[in-house]
Amino acid sequence: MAHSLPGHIEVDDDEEWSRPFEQESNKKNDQVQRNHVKNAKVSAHDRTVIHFDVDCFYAQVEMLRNPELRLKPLGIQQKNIVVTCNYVAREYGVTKLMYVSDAMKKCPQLVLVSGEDLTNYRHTSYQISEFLKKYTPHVERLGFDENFVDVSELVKWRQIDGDFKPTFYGHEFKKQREMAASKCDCGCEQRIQIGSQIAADIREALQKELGITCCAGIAHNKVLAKLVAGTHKPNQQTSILPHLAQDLVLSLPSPRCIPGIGSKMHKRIQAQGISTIGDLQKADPLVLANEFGPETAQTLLKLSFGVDHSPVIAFSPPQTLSDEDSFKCCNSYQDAERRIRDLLASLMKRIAEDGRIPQTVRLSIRRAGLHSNYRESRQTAVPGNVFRQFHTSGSIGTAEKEMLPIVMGLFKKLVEPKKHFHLTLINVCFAKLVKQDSGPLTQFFSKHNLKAENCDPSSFDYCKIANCGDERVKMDDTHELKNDMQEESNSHLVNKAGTSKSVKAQSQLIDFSKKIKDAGSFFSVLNEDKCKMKKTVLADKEQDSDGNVEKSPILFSKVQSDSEAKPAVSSTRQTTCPLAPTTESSAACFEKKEIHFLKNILPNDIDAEVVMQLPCPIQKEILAQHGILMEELPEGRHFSLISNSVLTRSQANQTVFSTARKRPLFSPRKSVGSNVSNTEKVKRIRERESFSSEDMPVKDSGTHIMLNFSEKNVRTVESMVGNVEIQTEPSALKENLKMNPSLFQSTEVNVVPDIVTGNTFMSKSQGKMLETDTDQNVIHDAEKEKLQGRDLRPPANQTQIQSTLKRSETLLGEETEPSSTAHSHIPKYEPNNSQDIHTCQKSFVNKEMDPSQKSPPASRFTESPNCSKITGKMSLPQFTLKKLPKDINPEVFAQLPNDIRGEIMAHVLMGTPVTYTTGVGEPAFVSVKDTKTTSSKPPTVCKRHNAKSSSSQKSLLNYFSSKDK
DNA sequence: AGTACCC
DNA sequence: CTGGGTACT
Ligand SMILES: Nc1ncnc2c1ncn2[C@H]1C[C@H](O)[C@@H](COP(=O)(O)OP(=O)(O)OP(=O)(O)O)O1
Repeated sequence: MAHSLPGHIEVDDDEEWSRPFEQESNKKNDQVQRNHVKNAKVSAHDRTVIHFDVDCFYAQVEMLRNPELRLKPLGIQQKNIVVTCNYVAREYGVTKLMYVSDAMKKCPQLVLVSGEDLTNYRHTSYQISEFLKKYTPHVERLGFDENFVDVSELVKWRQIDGDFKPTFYGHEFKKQREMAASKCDCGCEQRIQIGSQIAADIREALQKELGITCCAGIAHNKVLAKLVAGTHKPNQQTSILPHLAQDLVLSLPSPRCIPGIGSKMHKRIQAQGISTIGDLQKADPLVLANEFGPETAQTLLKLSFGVDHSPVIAFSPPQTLSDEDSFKCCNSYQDAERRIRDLLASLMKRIAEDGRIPQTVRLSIRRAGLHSNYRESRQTAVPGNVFRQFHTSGSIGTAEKEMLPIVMGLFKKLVEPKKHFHLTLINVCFAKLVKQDSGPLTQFFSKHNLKAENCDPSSFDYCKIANCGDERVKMDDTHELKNDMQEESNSHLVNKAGTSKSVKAQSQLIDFSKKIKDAGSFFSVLNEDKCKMKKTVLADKEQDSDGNVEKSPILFSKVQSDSEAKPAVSSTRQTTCPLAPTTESSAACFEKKEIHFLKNILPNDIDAEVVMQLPCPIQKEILAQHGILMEELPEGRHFSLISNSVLTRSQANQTVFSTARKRPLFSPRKSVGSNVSNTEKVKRIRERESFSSEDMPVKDSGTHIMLNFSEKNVRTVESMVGNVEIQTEPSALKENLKMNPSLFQSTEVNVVPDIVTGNTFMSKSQGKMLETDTDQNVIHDAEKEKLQGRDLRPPANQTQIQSTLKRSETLLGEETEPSSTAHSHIPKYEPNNSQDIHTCQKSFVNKEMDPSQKSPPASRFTESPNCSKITGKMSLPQFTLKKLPKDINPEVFAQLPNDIRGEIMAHVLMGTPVTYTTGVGEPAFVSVKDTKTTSSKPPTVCKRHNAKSSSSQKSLLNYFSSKDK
């Protein structure tokens, strides 16, 4: 069914995508295998990924420890909140992250168990991950209770062995739309079916061996696996076929439901008039690129379609160990020291078990009254002698005593003990954890080696990072685009004429990718080298191996359980079978096949079983002599065929890909406007300004707080938000493009017409189309505005800080003004009227919980219409807003340096009045004024929300889809 | 060092 | 909210 889509991309014939493993169970037929290798094309659906999500994890751990709790409603308590609860409690309406008071109202019999100490949960969490690792090393942890497992190789094994049935185990995600896309016949259906059987086997074994129940989602990529896992809870599993990706994704109530789109990004896309995933899919890629940068834009779009090439990255020991404690109030040095001592003691025990030593300590604090995300930290190197004999001599106490003054030193950098302070959290973190035996020399050489590899593309082995099949045949960019395309095509094509709007939307995504890539900026020169390298390696393998290499996707690694490397052979015999009592474990099966494989390769006088137990470099050498290219992994314990190597965190961070990714396509902020970031400005201000200790609070007889600033400090505040400039031109985007041609310097696209026509195409809500396919002519209000050249920028951009030298009555009064126009808002700091979306992510299909009856705390399930008017910097927690005296403008308050705000709040909370005097000049007040009425500045383009706001696009790029190429 | 993101 | 983690800038 060769078809072409309106994105200039032709999709390959299905035959080329299929991989008929089932025809080739006879391993001895080398010729067939060679042909197979040559003809192998890997579809975009080649992987099989399972997402495991443990049911109410903490509660399960507690119920395992005390089975009597099973029948009772159980809540896990951390301070004031019930972080999670068992399903008995959920019957009563208790939910995750609920206040204890609310939970007790819902369920007076609720049994509460403290879950503040995570030790047991952490332990069980690693038990689970290690258990999964017995099946395959491709296990990625996400939090304590979730694991992604790439079972592609296990699937292939079952295909080779004919060990599967053509059915789904557990639930199969059903189409949600009348006009469903047609099934893909690349073979993914069988792979997902097998994946569902593997998931069922693993879940059964997990319950048997560890007593843990969980949910699983089976899909061809991580996002879909995760999303589909939540459709049936608890203790159930769901599979989704690639062609139903749209059905799944469009059934989500909000873009916030997509992992990777967090609260900040959600607000930003909301500010673009995007409120559903359908909206996001249809958003103009160029507008998104302008707003978020091309990489983030593309990631957003891909995720919105359920497209995700990010690999499963094998977990390794944690990079940091931290302990924290939160509390209502810590305001004395002695109290702080006591708390820090407790945290350190706990950390020392943990680091002792870990076996590594920290080279860095970090202390973080949270001051009262500031938003909950807010933290300040200081870190320092740990002197080498502190931990020198730590693990050998067991001198934990000594090291602990030495650590305390170091951390208290950090504390003094954060808090001046003599001044008022009010902390609500302290966190101590050990970082830069290194193995004890790795002295400076070892470290130097290991770093040196890594750097050398990074810098020399010719020495880089492309296949090293290609842990999954779908990477292998991507010989060029075009092919990759086809893969992207293919993934969506099935889900979009209602019929072959491809008349649906979603096809158009989809073609835009492709178009967008193509525009960027055509310009030669998407892939670096390194990537070209990488592609050549890959071809070479494949060619070599065809010549050098006898075909088994390519044909059998052997995971050629020693099996390990726990953290201890077991001899592979004995493990084969001793491992209890996690899959089925009557047969061997998959892991054991691997070893058998590996030995069998080795026997075929090696001459008779070499004992394969002995080779299995040799150190990795020796194995590598022996096999190299017999034409098998092996790859040694960093840990030095696994080795595997190049095509099946495990992607570890360190590898993922060192790949050519990530090098390419880290190099920005363009740096808009550098090319236009100020080079100084907001953060940097604040820093500079704090360094040079007069918020010195002499300016600190003086008790005053007044009954309320007054803020008296010198003129200088007024300017300070102004400069902190001063880069928010005013846009009064009709079309911000158009002007942006004119003024920032460098944004698109490499794309050679006439952007303005594209924007217009793009919007014209995308005029219908996806959701509406799904239900009725009528209403074709509806144009969203937001889109109308776009077409009319109306301003779509967040209203906050249009505010400007104005200083006055006398007390202004408008300090608080502005918000009464009816800000009816699209311009000139004063942000209102009202409590968010959280508006429930009538379903929530993990139970949007499941009916057990009735989301409409509860108001979860601000999360991906809630929307706050007012929030889009408030930038991240400016938002204050409700707590602060309530406590803040009336005559302090929250707007201004929000702009103050952290330590100043912290001190003010400390006084507010203690009820001590305070006046700030800066010595000279009249008291100055700062107010926020309507742009139109107060600003005489000429209109300029708003730069703050450009794609260049690089500081604000952090995580989307590193979550799903970041390392996807 | 701070700020995104995940649970 | 709590008590952890990750990554990027
Ligand atoms: N900010 C947070 N967001 C989400 N989870 C958090 C947060 N802070 C702590 N947690 C903990 C509490 C929960 O036990 C756990 C959430 O895991 P999650 O998979 O969402 O639910 P759960 O495993 O408790 O129940 P279930 O998956 O059955 O609904 O992580």
